[in-house]
Amino acid sequence: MPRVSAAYREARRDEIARAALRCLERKGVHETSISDIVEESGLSTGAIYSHFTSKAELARYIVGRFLVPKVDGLEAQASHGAVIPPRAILTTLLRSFADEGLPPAVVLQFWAEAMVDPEMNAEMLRTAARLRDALAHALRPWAEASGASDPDVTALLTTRSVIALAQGWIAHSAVFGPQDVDSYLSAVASVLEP
Amino acid sequence: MPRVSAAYREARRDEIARAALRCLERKGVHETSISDIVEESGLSTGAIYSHFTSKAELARYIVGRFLVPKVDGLEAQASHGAVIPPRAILTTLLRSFADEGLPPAVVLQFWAEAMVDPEMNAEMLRTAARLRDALAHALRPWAEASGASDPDVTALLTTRSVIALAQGWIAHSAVFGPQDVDSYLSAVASVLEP
DNA sequence: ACCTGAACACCGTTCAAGT
DNA sequence: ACCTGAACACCGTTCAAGT
Repeated sequence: MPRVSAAYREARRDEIARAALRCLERKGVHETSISDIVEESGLSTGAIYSHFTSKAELARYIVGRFLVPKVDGLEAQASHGAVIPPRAILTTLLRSFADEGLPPAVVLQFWAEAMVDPEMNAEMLRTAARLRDALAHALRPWAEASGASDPDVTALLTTRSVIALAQGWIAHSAVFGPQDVDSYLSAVASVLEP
Repeated sequence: MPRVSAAYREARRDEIARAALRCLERKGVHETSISDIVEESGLSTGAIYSHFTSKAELARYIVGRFLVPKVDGLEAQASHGAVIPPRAILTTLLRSFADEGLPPAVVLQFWAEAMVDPEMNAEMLRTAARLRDALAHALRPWAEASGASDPDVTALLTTRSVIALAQGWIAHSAVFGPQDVDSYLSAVASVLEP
């Protein structure tokens, strides 16, 4: 039986997660020790372990909570039937990611974590599925307008490429420094001309 | 003064690196402990530390040695003046990567490492520079044939996008499983149409 | 010079004891 | 129930001693 409300518990988890995230941005995922998070959060080791079963679960919580930036604006436009082509969707996604998402360097480390930790992998795929659904919804009017025989399928298939290109932008930004969204996309588009 | 030849030393380093790589493919970068490598290589802890100053230096050696697949065929064709457009270069790069490069999951973990370890970052950029030069050389005839005012600059700028798209393919393959090169590229190209 | 393996400092996690 | 902090098992690295 909880002595404190579920809301209090969630707030506490968030507090710990935000302290951890500040450490991750400074030091990276596996350079950040529990004692760093203890120091940054002002709590004790045991306190953190009473809210998360492991460092890995804390990392998964951060992914689920902070990886995907809000794409609400996009979904709202789409709900009003606005036709937004894939490239515009991708541009909006990358811009909002640059503003509110996790820093590319941190995302890269979580992807790497997912290569090794099956539960992180599952969390990553869950998060990707959420993003994919949001994008598919936003692409639906465009798929219909372009006369696809099954607009839902077309929208869904297109999201896979949108996500792949977003991953390319994240990896490239992380390794080679911040990339301007527009010039990145046009440079990449010109390479793919047949 | 070395008691053994430089060639012996290099062979020993390679032997250790290959044993380490087998561990990395099985268990991931930071799940692989020195004692795993000790076991896999049949040597002792001290033996490994007499050839590499740290686990991090061993990882950097693996990157420098095994990350970039041979692109010799490409360079040979280009030397004979063959005009190969960017997309064909990218296709060849990804194919040879799928055949001989490090597994995408391992590459992702090295990128992540580079976010945290400045020396790994430097090794990564050195490796990227080598790849970029090879690609620029292969793109040179195409840049000239397409009437660029400065073919060298055009070729070099184009390589950045080729590398970015290759990174996208690697990240997407690592997170979502193996991706067929051709269908990946055409899906991604159709998204970027204006 | 190359190698051995015990010893050391530090990390993630646990757990008896407090409130 | 939530929290404390000492204790534990394990990791990367070092180093005295062997060949």
